[in-house]
Amino acid sequence: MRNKADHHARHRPKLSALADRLRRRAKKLTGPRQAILAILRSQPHPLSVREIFLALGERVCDLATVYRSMHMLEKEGMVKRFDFGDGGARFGLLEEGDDGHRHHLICVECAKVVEVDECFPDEIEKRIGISNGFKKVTHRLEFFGVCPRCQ
Amino acid sequence: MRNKADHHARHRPKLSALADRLRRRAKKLTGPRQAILAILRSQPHPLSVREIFLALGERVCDLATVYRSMHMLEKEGMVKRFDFGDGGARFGLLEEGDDGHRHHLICVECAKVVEVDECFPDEIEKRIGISNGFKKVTHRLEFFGVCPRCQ
DNA sequence: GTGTCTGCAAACTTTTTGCAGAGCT
DNA sequence: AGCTCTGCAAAAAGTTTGCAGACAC
Repeated sequence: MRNKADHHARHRPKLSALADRLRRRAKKLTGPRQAILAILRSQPHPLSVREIFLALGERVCDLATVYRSMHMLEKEGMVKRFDFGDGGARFGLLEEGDDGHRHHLICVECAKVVEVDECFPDEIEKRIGISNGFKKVTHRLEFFGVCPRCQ
Repeated sequence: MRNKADHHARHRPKLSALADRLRRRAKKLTGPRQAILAILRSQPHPLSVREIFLALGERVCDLATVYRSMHMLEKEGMVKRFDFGDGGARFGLLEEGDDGHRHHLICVECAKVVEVDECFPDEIEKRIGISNGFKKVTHRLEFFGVCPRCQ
Protein backbone atom coordinates (compact mmCIF):
# COMPACT_ATOMS: atom_id res chain seq x y z
CA MET A 1 0.00 0.00 0.00
CA ARG A 2 1.27 3.44 -0.79
CA ASN A 3 1.55 5.92 2.01
CA LYS A 4 3.06 9.31 2.56
CA ALA A 5 6.52 7.96 3.21
CA ASP A 6 6.42 6.10 -0.08
CA HIS A 7 5.42 9.28 -1.75
CA HIS A 8 8.40 11.10 -0.38
CA ALA A 9 10.70 8.25 -1.23
CA ARG A 10 9.70 8.27 -4.88
CA HIS A 11 12.78 8.03 -7.01
CA ARG A 12 13.70 7.69 -10.65
CA PRO A 13 13.11 4.26 -12.12
CA LYS A 14 16.17 2.89 -13.88
CA LEU A 15 16.10 2.98 -17.64
CA SER A 16 16.51 -0.76 -17.74
CA ALA A 17 13.47 -1.17 -15.51
CA LEU A 18 11.49 1.08 -17.81
CA ALA A 19 12.63 -0.97 -20.77
CA ASP A 20 11.50 -4.12 -18.99
CA ARG A 21 8.10 -2.67 -18.38
CA LEU A 22 7.73 -1.96 -22.07
CA ARG A 23 8.84 -5.43 -23.03
CA ARG A 24 6.44 -7.01 -20.58
CA ARG A 25 3.65 -5.05 -22.27
CA ALA A 26 4.73 -6.42 -25.63
CA LYS A 27 5.80 -2.98 -26.74
CA LYS A 28 8.90 -2.42 -28.80
CA LEU A 29 11.87 -0.71 -27.28
CA THR A 30 12.71 1.74 -30.02
CA GLY A 31 15.21 4.55 -30.17
CA PRO A 32 12.69 7.35 -29.80
CA ARG A 33 11.02 5.64 -26.85
CA GLN A 34 14.28 5.11 -25.04
CA ALA A 35 15.25 8.70 -25.66
CA ILE A 36 11.91 9.99 -24.40
CA LEU A 37 12.07 7.87 -21.26
CA ALA A 38 15.62 9.06 -20.62
CA ILE A 39 14.54 12.69 -20.87
CA LEU A 40 11.55 12.21 -18.60
CA ARG A 41 13.78 10.42 -16.15
CA SER A 42 16.24 13.29 -16.11
CA GLN A 43 13.63 15.79 -14.96
CA PRO A 44 11.97 15.92 -11.56
CA HIS A 45 8.77 17.48 -12.87
CA PRO A 46 6.38 16.93 -15.76
CA LEU A 47 7.49 18.07 -19.19
CA SER A 48 5.46 19.45 -22.05
CA VAL A 49 5.56 17.71 -25.40
CA ARG A 50 7.44 20.67 -26.78
CA GLU A 51 10.05 20.45 -24.04
CA ILE A 52 10.49 16.77 -24.66
CA PHE A 53 10.75 17.28 -28.40
CA LEU A 54 13.34 20.03 -28.04
CA ALA A 55 15.32 18.04 -25.51
CA LEU A 56 15.47 15.18 -27.98
CA GLY A 57 17.51 17.24 -30.38
CA GLU A 58 17.11 17.64 -34.08
CA ARG A 59 16.92 14.26 -35.66
CA VAL A 60 15.86 11.76 -33.04
CA CYS A 61 12.25 11.52 -34.10
CA ASP A 62 9.23 13.34 -35.42
CA LEU A 63 6.92 15.38 -33.22
CA ALA A 64 4.10 12.99 -34.10
CA THR A 65 6.15 10.17 -32.67
CA VAL A 66 6.48 12.01 -29.38
CA TYR A 67 2.71 12.41 -29.22
CA ARG A 68 2.17 8.77 -30.10
CA SER A 69 4.72 7.66 -27.55
CA MET A 70 3.13 9.74 -24.82
CA HIS A 71 -0.25 8.21 -25.56
CA MET A 72 1.18 4.74 -25.42
CA LEU A 73 3.11 5.40 -22.22
CA GLU A 74 0.03 6.93 -20.65
CA LYS A 75 -2.12 3.96 -21.59
CA GLU A 76 0.48 1.59 -20.20
CA GLY A 77 0.53 3.54 -16.94
CA MET A 78 4.15 4.56 -17.31
CA VAL A 79 3.53 8.28 -17.43
CA LYS A 80 0.86 10.56 -16.03
CA ARG A 81 -0.65 13.50 -17.87
CA PHE A 82 -0.83 16.84 -16.09
CA ASP A 83 -2.57 20.05 -17.03
CA PHE A 84 -0.99 23.23 -15.76
CA GLY A 85 -3.48 25.48 -17.44
CA ASP A 86 -1.33 26.78 -20.24
CA GLY A 87 -2.91 25.02 -23.18
CA GLY A 88 -0.51 22.10 -23.31
CA ALA A 89 -0.24 18.74 -21.64
CA ARG A 90 2.70 17.76 -19.43
CA PHE A 91 3.91 14.28 -18.72
CA GLY A 92 5.77 12.83 -15.77
CA LEU A 93 7.21 9.36 -15.29
CA LEU A 94 5.44 6.99 -12.92
CA GLU A 95 7.00 4.27 -10.86
CA GLU A 96 5.30 0.96 -11.04
CA GLY A 97 2.16 0.96 -8.93
CA ASP A 98 2.11 4.73 -8.61
CA ASP A 99 -1.24 6.20 -9.61
CA GLY A 100 0.45 9.55 -10.14
CA HIS A 101 -2.00 11.49 -8.07
CA ARG A 102 -0.11 14.58 -6.95
CA HIS A 103 -0.13 18.32 -7.18
CA HIS A 104 2.19 21.15 -8.08
CA LEU A 105 2.99 24.73 -7.27
CA ILE A 106 3.68 26.58 -10.49
CA CYS A 107 5.25 29.99 -10.96
CA VAL A 108 2.97 32.16 -13.08
CA GLU A 109 5.99 34.11 -14.33
CA CYS A 110 8.55 31.50 -15.27
CA ALA A 111 6.60 28.23 -15.06
CA LYS A 112 8.97 26.81 -12.47
CA VAL A 113 7.34 23.75 -10.92
CA VAL A 114 7.53 22.43 -7.37
CA GLU A 115 5.87 19.25 -6.29
CA VAL A 116 3.45 19.63 -3.40
CA ASP A 117 2.69 16.87 -0.92
CA GLU A 118 -0.60 18.19 0.33
CA CYS A 119 -3.79 16.83 -1.14
CA PHE A 120 -7.46 17.73 -0.93
CA PRO A 121 -9.00 16.08 2.17
CA ASP A 122 -10.46 12.73 1.28
CA GLU A 123 -13.53 12.90 3.54
CA ILE A 124 -14.59 16.20 2.05
CA GLU A 125 -14.20 14.85 -1.45
CA LYS A 126 -16.31 11.85 -0.54
CA ARG A 127 -18.95 14.11 0.92
CA ILE A 128 -19.03 16.25 -2.21
CA GLY A 129 -19.55 13.17 -4.34
CA ILE A 130 -22.29 11.74 -2.16
CA SER A 131 -24.22 14.96 -1.76
CA ASN A 132 -24.37 15.35 -5.55
CA GLY A 133 -24.93 11.70 -6.35
CA PHE A 134 -21.64 11.38 -8.24
CA LYS A 135 -19.54 8.22 -8.23
CA LYS A 136 -15.81 7.69 -8.70
CA VAL A 137 -14.95 11.23 -7.71
CA THR A 138 -11.41 12.51 -8.05
CA HIS A 139 -9.97 15.97 -8.30
CA ARG A 140 -7.39 18.01 -10.06
CA LEU A 141 -5.62 20.57 -7.94
CA GLU A 142 -2.75 22.85 -8.85
CA PHE A 143 -1.31 25.85 -7.05
CA PHE A 144 -0.10 29.01 -8.71
CA GLY A 145 2.07 31.81 -7.37
CA VAL A 146 5.24 33.79 -7.89
CA CYS A 147 8.45 31.92 -7.18
CA PRO A 148 11.33 33.40 -5.18
CA ARG A 149 13.41 34.26 -8.23
CA CYS A 150 10.55 36.06 -9.99
CA GLN A 151 9.46 38.23 -7.08
CA MET B 1 -16.25 41.47 2.65
CA ARG B 2 -17.43 38.33 0.96
CA ASN B 3 -18.30 35.35 3.08
CA LYS B 4 -19.87 31.98 2.59
CA ALA B 5 -23.42 33.29 2.85
CA ASP B 6 -22.68 35.76 0.09
CA HIS B 7 -21.38 32.98 -1.99
CA HIS B 8 -24.56 31.04 -1.62
CA ALA B 9 -26.66 34.10 -2.26
CA ARG B 10 -25.03 34.77 -5.63
CA HIS B 11 -27.64 35.57 -8.22
CA ARG B 12 -27.80 36.71 -11.81
CA PRO B 13 -26.93 40.34 -12.38
CA LYS B 14 -29.57 42.20 -14.38
CA LEU B 15 -28.74 42.91 -17.99
CA SER B 16 -29.10 46.61 -17.37
CA ALA B 17 -26.56 46.39 -14.56
CA LEU B 18 -24.16 44.59 -16.85
CA ALA B 19 -24.68 47.28 -19.48
CA ASP B 20 -23.92 49.92 -16.87
CA ARG B 21 -20.71 48.23 -15.95
CA LEU B 22 -19.62 48.28 -19.56
CA ARG B 23 -20.51 51.92 -19.94
CA ARG B 24 -18.65 52.85 -16.79
CA ARG B 25 -15.59 51.15 -18.28
CA ALA B 26 -15.97 53.23 -21.41
CA LYS B 27 -16.76 50.15 -23.45
CA LYS B 28 -19.34 50.20 -26.17
CA LEU B 29 -22.56 48.34 -25.67
CA THR B 30 -22.84 46.55 -28.97
CA GLY B 31 -25.28 43.95 -30.18
CA PRO B 32 -22.88 41.01 -29.89
CA ARG B 33 -21.85 42.00 -26.37
CA GLN B 34 -25.42 42.32 -25.17
CA ALA B 35 -26.27 38.97 -26.69
CA ILE B 36 -23.26 37.27 -25.12
CA LEU B 37 -24.04 38.71 -21.70
CA ALA B 38 -27.65 37.57 -22.02
CA ILE B 39 -26.56 34.03 -22.81
CA LEU B 40 -24.07 33.88 -19.95
CA ARG B 41 -26.77 35.22 -17.66
CA SER B 42 -29.18 32.51 -18.71
CA GLN B 43 -26.87 29.71 -17.62
CA PRO B 44 -25.94 28.78 -14.07
CA HIS B 45 -22.51 27.40 -15.01
CA PRO B 46 -19.60 28.42 -17.20
CA LEU B 47 -20.01 28.08 -20.96
CA SER B 48 -17.45 27.23 -23.60
CA VAL B 49 -16.86 29.62 -26.44
CA ARG B 50 -18.47 27.10 -28.76
CA GLU B 51 -21.55 26.89 -26.59
CA ILE B 52 -21.85 30.64 -26.50
CA PHE B 53 -21.35 30.91 -30.23
CA LEU B 54 -23.96 28.27 -30.98
CA ALA B 55 -26.42 29.79 -28.52
CA LEU B 56 -26.05 33.11 -30.31
CA GLY B 57 -27.59 31.70 -33.45
CA GLU B 58 -26.44 32.04 -37.00
CA ARG B 59 -25.86 35.66 -37.76
CA VAL B 60 -25.40 37.51 -34.51
CA CYS B 61 -21.66 37.78 -34.77
CA ASP B 62 -18.45 36.14 -35.83
CA LEU B 63 -16.65 33.57 -33.72
CA ALA B 64 -13.68 35.95 -33.51
CA THR B 65 -15.96 38.53 -31.94
CA VAL B 66 -16.95 36.07 -29.24
CA TYR B 67 -13.29 35.47 -28.44
CA ARG B 68 -12.55 39.17 -28.40
CA SER B 69 -15.57 39.86 -26.22
CA MET B 70 -14.57 37.18 -23.73
CA HIS B 71 -11.11 38.68 -23.46
CA MET B 72 -12.51 42.11 -22.88
CA LEU B 73 -15.05 40.90 -20.33
CA GLU B 74 -12.36 38.94 -18.54
CA LYS B 75 -10.06 41.93 -18.39
CA GLU B 76 -12.88 44.06 -17.05
CA GLY B 77 -13.60 41.51 -14.36
CA MET B 78 -17.09 40.75 -15.65
CA VAL B 79 -16.47 37.09 -16.43
CA LYS B 80 -14.16 34.46 -15.04
CA ARG B 81 -12.32 31.91 -17.13
CA PHE B 82 -12.49 28.25 -16.08
CA ASP B 83 -10.59 25.25 -17.33
CA PHE B 84 -12.40 21.94 -17.10
CA GLY B 85 -9.60 20.02 -18.72
CA ASP B 86 -11.16 19.39 -22.10
CA GLY B 87 -9.02 21.65 -24.25
CA GLY B 88 -11.35 24.63 -24.20
CA ALA B 89 -11.94 27.61 -21.95
CA ARG B 90 -15.27 28.21 -20.19
CA PHE B 91 -16.60 31.52 -19.00
CA GLY B 92 -19.00 32.40 -16.25
CA LEU B 93 -20.50 35.78 -15.33
CA LEU B 94 -19.26 37.53 -12.23
CA GLU B 95 -21.20 39.80 -10.00
CA GLU B 96 -19.52 43.03 -9.13
CA GLY B 97 -16.89 42.46 -6.46
CA ASP B 98 -16.90 38.70 -6.96
CA ASP B 99 -13.44 37.34 -7.60
CA GLY B 100 -14.99 34.25 -9.13
CA HIS B 101 -13.01 31.83 -7.06
CA ARG B 102 -15.05 28.64 -7.01
CA HIS B 103 -14.92 25.02 -8.00
CA HIS B 104 -16.97 22.51 -9.91
CA LEU B 105 -17.85 18.85 -10.03
CA ILE B 106 -17.85 17.73 -13.63
CA CYS B 107 -19.24 14.51 -15.08
CA VAL B 108 -16.54 12.77 -17.10
CA GLU B 109 -19.21 11.18 -19.30
CA CYS B 110 -21.60 13.99 -20.19
CA ALA B 111 -19.78 17.10 -18.92
CA LYS B 112 -22.64 18.03 -16.59
CA VAL B 113 -21.42 20.66 -14.17
CA VAL B 114 -22.33 21.23 -10.54
CA GLU B 115 -20.97 24.07 -8.51
CA VAL B 116 -19.16 23.05 -5.35
CA ASP B 117 -18.97 25.22 -2.25
CA GLU B 118 -15.98 23.57 -0.68
CA CYS B 119 -12.58 25.12 -1.15
CA PHE B 120 -9.03 24.14 -0.39
CA PRO B 121 -8.17 25.07 3.21
CA ASP B 122 -6.62 28.50 3.32
CA GLU B 123 -4.07 27.81 6.07
CA ILE B 124 -2.66 24.88 4.19
CA GLU B 125 -2.38 26.93 1.02
CA LYS B 126 -0.57 29.64 2.94
CA ARG B 127 1.79 27.05 4.39
CA ILE B 128 2.54 25.63 0.96
CA GLY B 129 3.39 29.07 -0.32
CA ILE B 130 5.62 29.95 2.61
CA SER B 131 7.51 26.70 2.70
CA ASN B 132 8.42 27.10 -0.96
CA GLY B 133 9.03 30.82 -0.87
CA PHE B 134 6.19 31.58 -3.27
CA LYS B 135 4.04 34.71 -3.02
CA LYS B 136 0.48 35.41 -4.12
CA VAL B 137 -0.47 31.74 -4.07
CA THR B 138 -3.84 30.65 -5.37
CA HIS B 139 -5.13 27.35 -6.61
CA ARG B 140 -7.27 25.77 -9.23
CA LEU B 141 -9.38 22.85 -8.08
CA GLU B 142 -11.96 20.89 -10.01
CA PHE B 143 -13.66 17.60 -9.19
CA PHE B 144 -14.46 14.89 -11.67
CA GLY B 145 -16.79 11.92 -11.38
CA VAL B 146 -19.76 10.16 -12.92
CA CYS B 147 -23.09 11.92 -12.50
CA PRO B 148 -26.29 10.12 -11.45
CA ARG B 149 -27.69 9.93 -14.98
CA CYS B 150 -24.52 8.48 -16.46
CA GLN B 151 -23.96 5.74 -13.90
C1' DG C 1 -16.78 62.81 -36.36
C1' DT C 2 -13.81 59.73 -34.07
C1' DG C 3 -12.14 56.09 -31.92
C1' DT C 4 -13.92 51.54 -30.88
C1' DC C 5 -15.84 47.16 -32.80
C1' DT C 6 -16.69 43.80 -36.13
C1' DG C 7 -16.39 40.58 -40.17
C1' DC C 8 -13.50 38.19 -42.91
C1' DA C 9 -9.66 35.66 -43.91
C1' DA C 10 -5.36 34.10 -42.70
C1' DA C 11 -2.18 32.38 -39.38
C1' DC C 12 -0.81 29.93 -35.19
C1' DT C 13 -0.70 26.27 -31.61
C1' DT C 14 -1.52 21.91 -29.99
C1' DT C 15 -2.81 17.50 -31.20
C1' DT C 16 -4.48 13.70 -34.27
C1' DT C 17 -4.46 10.69 -38.30
C1' DG C 18 -3.65 8.11 -42.98
C1' DC C 19 -0.39 5.93 -45.45
C1' DA C 20 3.67 3.82 -47.10
C1' DG C 21 8.00 2.37 -45.77
C1' DA C 22 11.44 1.16 -41.97
C1' DG C 23 12.58 -1.36 -37.84
C1' DC C 24 12.19 -4.55 -33.85
C1' DT C 25 12.00 -9.29 -32.24
C1' DA D 1 8.61 -12.73 -41.91
C1' DG D 2 5.20 -10.25 -39.44
C1' DC D 3 3.40 -6.92 -36.93
C1' DT D 4 4.73 -2.66 -34.78
C1' DC D 5 6.65 1.95 -35.27
C1' DT D 6 7.95 5.94 -37.62
C1' DG D 7 8.27 9.95 -40.92
C1' DC D 8 5.81 12.85 -43.62
C1' DA D 9 2.11 15.49 -44.75
C1' DA D 10 -2.37 16.80 -44.12
C1' DA D 11 -6.09 17.89 -41.08
C1' DA D 12 -8.66 18.99 -36.95
C1' DA D 13 -9.83 21.99 -33.02
C1' DG D 14 -9.18 26.11 -30.40
C1' DT D 15 -7.55 30.62 -30.56
C1' DT D 16 -5.36 34.94 -32.25
C1' DT D 17 -4.53 38.76 -35.45
C1' DG D 18 -4.34 42.32 -39.48
C1' DC D 19 -7.04 45.09 -42.02
C1' DA D 20 -10.70 47.71 -43.95
C1' DG D 21 -15.22 49.03 -43.20
C1' DA D 22 -19.26 49.61 -39.69
C1' DC D 23 -21.07 51.30 -35.61
C1' DA D 24 -21.74 53.38 -30.86
C1' DC D 25 -21.41 57.51 -28.51
